[in-house]
Formats: sequence, structure tokens, C-alpha cells
Amino acid sequence: MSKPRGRGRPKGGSDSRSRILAAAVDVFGEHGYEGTTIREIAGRAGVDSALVHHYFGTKADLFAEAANVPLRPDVVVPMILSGPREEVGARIVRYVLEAFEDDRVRRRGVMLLRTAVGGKVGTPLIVGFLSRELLPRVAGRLDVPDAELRADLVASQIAGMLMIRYVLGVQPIAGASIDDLVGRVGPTIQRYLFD
Amino acid sequence: MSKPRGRGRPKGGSDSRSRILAAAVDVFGEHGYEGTTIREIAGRAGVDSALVHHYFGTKADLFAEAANVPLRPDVVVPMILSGPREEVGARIVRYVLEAFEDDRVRRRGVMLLRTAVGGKVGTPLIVGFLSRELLPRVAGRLDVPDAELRADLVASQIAGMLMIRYVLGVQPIAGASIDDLVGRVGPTIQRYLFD
DNA sequence: GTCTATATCGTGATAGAC
DNA sequence: GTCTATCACGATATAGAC
Repeated sequence: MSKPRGRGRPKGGSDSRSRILAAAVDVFGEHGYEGTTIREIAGRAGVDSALVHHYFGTKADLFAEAANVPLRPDVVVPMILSGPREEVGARIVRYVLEAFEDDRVRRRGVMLLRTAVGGKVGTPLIVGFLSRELLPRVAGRLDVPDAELRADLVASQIAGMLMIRYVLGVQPIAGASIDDLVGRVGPTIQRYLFD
Repeated sequence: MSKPRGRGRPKGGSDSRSRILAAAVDVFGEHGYEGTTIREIAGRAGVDSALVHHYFGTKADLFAEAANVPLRPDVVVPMILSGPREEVGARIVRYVLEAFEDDRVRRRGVMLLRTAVGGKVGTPLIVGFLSRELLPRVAGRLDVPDAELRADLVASQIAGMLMIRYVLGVQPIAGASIDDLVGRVGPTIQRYLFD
């Protein structure tokens, strides 16, 4: 009768845990780390605030769980950087924008961008991700001088575009089509990487 | 004996008010709006927390005062956009980076970037500034199609560069020279504006 | 002009009933 | 597994002494 559960939850129960986690991603993304309260997360998930602690422990623990996106730069970067070199810039922009079309990705992405810049909790997280996980992997696959600087410049343009489009929502970038942005921003990325 | 005061403070007194304001800019910039406490601002200014309220009222009032940078896009934008068209991109990048060399500007800038993205207090402020004050002024002086989108693209790259360099401090952009960044990013701006 | 003392509220977190 | 009740703390903000 009850729909079959995949491997995961041991006994019986409900889906409160996943609802709490989804609500946490949303609220952290809207108000940043300091600005969100356990009570609001609980309210949006339709549960009691105590249940949040019961499942996730402290607020910092919950944030770590919510921020733990299985981003796999070790698999994504090689995938994008291989293929015709002339279109790498366009492929990067398109990949990021299409990923953000998915609700789940966009919510987590906005949360990360907001909290990354907001204060001492998220900043080390994203700085570490950029400078240890992502940028070296990109730079390592570039056979050009100043590879690290080039990768960093790419990150700066991608980050700025995501900020304007998804976090701040400033028009007309916020309402532009993916093709349009690929056409405008793609050549920038291409130039940073290879010119 | 006491050094002469310019026009400004009426009677006698101290410089507590300006020290509080400077401390507020710093602390808001470090922890975002929600993350900063009146007590920390007071402590860093070397005064009591009650004095902060005495001068500035509520925390939101103090933030508004601290964020009230006399940015004058109405005078800066025409100044930069006039002059040889071929170097506009480089001039924009150089102007921004050189402005951020000044401690005062950089602190206020970092504060605005942090709080702008952090939550509901700063976001409307910067969105309004961008979409009402800055971008239309830039777009209005461009005699090219899609002027608004071009101005927005410029903003996205400038914002991303400032984020990486000053807010997150990710290397190597954080340690790059102004000339280096002008040479790399200037052509991007130029392309967004005129190509 | 400055600080002490305090009122009031909302937070994260816990213990324990059901 | 879920919620009620509550604790301990720190926050903003105010009243008033000096």
C-alpha cells in the first residue's frame, strides 16, 4: 500500500526529515545563515522546532548538511573541458545556466551564493571549494600560461552572472534566455581561457 | 589648543559619533547585517552600546546611515564614458579598482557587497541603486542596441571581480596588480559595451 | 555627552511526556 | 516519531543617573 521505499530509512516513519532539509535550503537561501531561525525552518516544513534539533543537532550542523551539495567537479570539469576547444566558453556558460534551471540546483546554488558572501560561516566553505576543488582542476587541464589566473577570471564572471540573475534578480539579465547569455558571456570565458 | 573643527558639529563634544559610524561600516562589512551586534560596534568604537542608540536610533537606522555612501553615478558615469571610446572598458575597470584602493571606499564597498547579497535588508538597497541609479545612466549614454543588457553584463563582470578580489579574497585575483586586471577584464567590458 | 541598569523579547537548545 | 514546556542566554532598546 505504502509506496516502496528505496534503501534509506530504516523502519517506519514519515518524510519530515527531508521536508526539514528542503525548507532549510530555502530559508538559508533567503535570509543567509545568521538571518534564519530554526523556528522558521520548522514552520515552513510543518513540524515543531524541536524536531529539527532532534534530526540534525545544532543549527551549524543543519547548515552543513544543507550545504553539502554533491557537486562533483572531479567529474564535471573534465567532461566540459574536453570536446572542441573553440566552444569551451559557450559550454561552460550553458552548463551552469541549464543546471540552474532545475529547482533543486537553483535553490541550493542561491543558498550557497548568499551564505558564501554573508559572513564567517559560509565564506570559508565556498572559498575552500573554489581554491581547492574547482579552480585547480580547471587550471590543471589548461595548457596555457597563467592558468590559475585564467580560471579565477572565469569564476569571477560566472559568479557575477549568477549573482545578478538569480540572487539579485536584476533585469534584463534575470529575464534573458539561456541562448542569449551563452552568446554574450561565452566569448568572454573563451577569451579568459585561451587568449 | 584643540584642533579647529570644520563646519559640522554644533557645540562641544567628542568624536564618538564618527568613530561609531566607522566601526559600523567595518562590522557590517565583516558579518553582514544580521550577524552584527550593536555591542560589537560599540566595543570597537570604544563606547557604550547605549550611546549608539542615542546617536543613531535603531540598528536599521544605523545601517541606512552607514550604507549611505555618496556615490554619485550622475557625475562619475559621464566622466568615464566620455573620452576615447576604444578605452572605455579599461577606464571603467581601472576607475573601480583604484577607488577600492582607498580604505574608506573599500570598506564601504565590501560592506555593500556583503549585505547586498546577504538578505532582505541590503538587497533592495543595491538592487534599487543598480536598476534605478546606475544602469539606466550607463545605458542612456550608449548608442548601441540592447543598451540595458550590455550595461547589466558589465555590472555582472565588475561585481564578480569585486566579489572574488575583495569579499572572498580568492587568489590569484586577490593579489593581482591593477594593471594586470585592467588588461584582462578591460577587453571584456569593451566587448559587452560595443561589440 | 556618557554610561549604568534594566525591561522585553526572541533565539538555540534540552528534557521529557505521549 | 512528534510535540509541549521550559531553560539559559544574548539581543535591541529605553529610562534615567551623573
